Amino acid sequence: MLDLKLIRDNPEWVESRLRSRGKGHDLQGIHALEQAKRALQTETETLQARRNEISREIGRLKVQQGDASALLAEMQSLGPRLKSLELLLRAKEEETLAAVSVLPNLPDESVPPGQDEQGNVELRRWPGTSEPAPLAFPAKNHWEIGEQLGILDFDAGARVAGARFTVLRGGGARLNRALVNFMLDLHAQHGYTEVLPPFLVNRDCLVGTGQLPKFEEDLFATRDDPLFLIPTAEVPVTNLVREQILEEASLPLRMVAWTSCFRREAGAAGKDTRGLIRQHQFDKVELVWVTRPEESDAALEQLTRDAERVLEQLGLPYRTVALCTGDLGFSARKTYDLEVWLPGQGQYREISSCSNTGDFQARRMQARLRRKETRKVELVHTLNGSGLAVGRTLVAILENFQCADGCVVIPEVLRPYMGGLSLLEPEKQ
RNA sequence: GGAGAGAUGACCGAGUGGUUUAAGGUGCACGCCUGGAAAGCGUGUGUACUCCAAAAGGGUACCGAGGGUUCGAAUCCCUCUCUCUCCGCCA
Repeated sequence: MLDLKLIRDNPEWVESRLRSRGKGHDLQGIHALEQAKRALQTETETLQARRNEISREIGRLKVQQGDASALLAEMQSLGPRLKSLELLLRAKEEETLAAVSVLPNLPDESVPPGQDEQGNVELRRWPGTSEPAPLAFPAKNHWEIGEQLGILDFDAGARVAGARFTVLRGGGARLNRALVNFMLDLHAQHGYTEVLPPFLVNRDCLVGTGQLPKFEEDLFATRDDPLFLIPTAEVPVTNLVREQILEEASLPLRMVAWTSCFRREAGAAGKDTRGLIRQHQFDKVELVWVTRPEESDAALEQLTRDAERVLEQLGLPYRTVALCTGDLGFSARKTYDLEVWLPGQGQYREISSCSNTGDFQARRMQARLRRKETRKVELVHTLNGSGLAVGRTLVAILENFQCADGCVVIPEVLRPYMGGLSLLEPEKQ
């Protein structure tokens, strides 16, 4: 959520930053709402002060056996007036909050301007600066490889749950688990604390991180309880600090969590319909930082490096892209995407998205820190990034390390997690 | 799922309708005392919003959440959430 005071004091600047995302926003309306709210608040609080004064006085008179009838009479008229004012005030507050909570975060000044993904800026590539050399044979798509190996069963997924669900079998299931364990161990080595959060969350959490109220159609909801399946571990893990006041000395918090993620992909009809790229359910290892405001910029660089390192250890070619203003997610102030090279598709595909949300989520969550020196309270900054999306990593391994005979070489670092296995081979029927 | 007990400030804990603008204690901060420390004594000690040009200083709300009763609610009534204990069921 944006700071109402910032909108009040610097409306032109806020408006121009919002416009850089590609869409105008009605700050006039919010300003009017907020002003009306404050007028109501002043009036209400004046009456409340009077009410409290009268009540105190009546109490005093009662004790002294005095006559309180005049005060009681005043209360007769004041009471109903106050009640209706309080209702109006609350309605206006809710209206203001509703209007502000659908505004996206302001892009950081360092974010490249642009309309859509065309405007994104490539920052670096690994291992070299050129596109990876093509394989010595025609590269297959991961779904072909996976089906031939007998490790990806799309039909079974559809039978059990529907389109965009897949069953992993044998070495595929094990590879998925190996990736999760490898990533968790790597990040733990780099100082992250492992967290296993709930996979279902309440509405407040989703409002806190920004998925609600705007993007409810992207979420799976439960029927009999007010709970949603998490679209990312970012939601439960970031919300660990909701309504908390953290001691400055305890920051930064750095957490890593494996979860399955559940997305309805409502707006993605027709996109990536084959294969594992876009599923309703997938595993992801997520990195979350909670920092002091002045250190979040540096934290984003570090977090992104921590994600890049996973790809490097696996030997997967990738590039790092700075999202432009028009391509930023709702809560993000600045985002780096990591895109892995997929030979089967002949293109880079997103495998990680690392964002600094500044105080945007913190304000929604009321997550704060207490300064050591001044004992003052202020909002923390929150960051999150995939480290990495496990399903897409599995795709990248199949496509990058495929052999002409249909086998797939398992990256060295994963072999300890695969019982020493170094090669996935087609099932002998 | 059933029965019972709870939820009060950083923490413990008093408070069953009006001098409670939340007692008292612990902790923390500062000061006094001391050669230094401890003890002792004193002072202070939440969050959010808002008023004021700003500062100083006010005001309002918040005793798990939401409703209700009342001139007035931490306190009485209703609903819900969570915690604990016992029982049942269960990975």
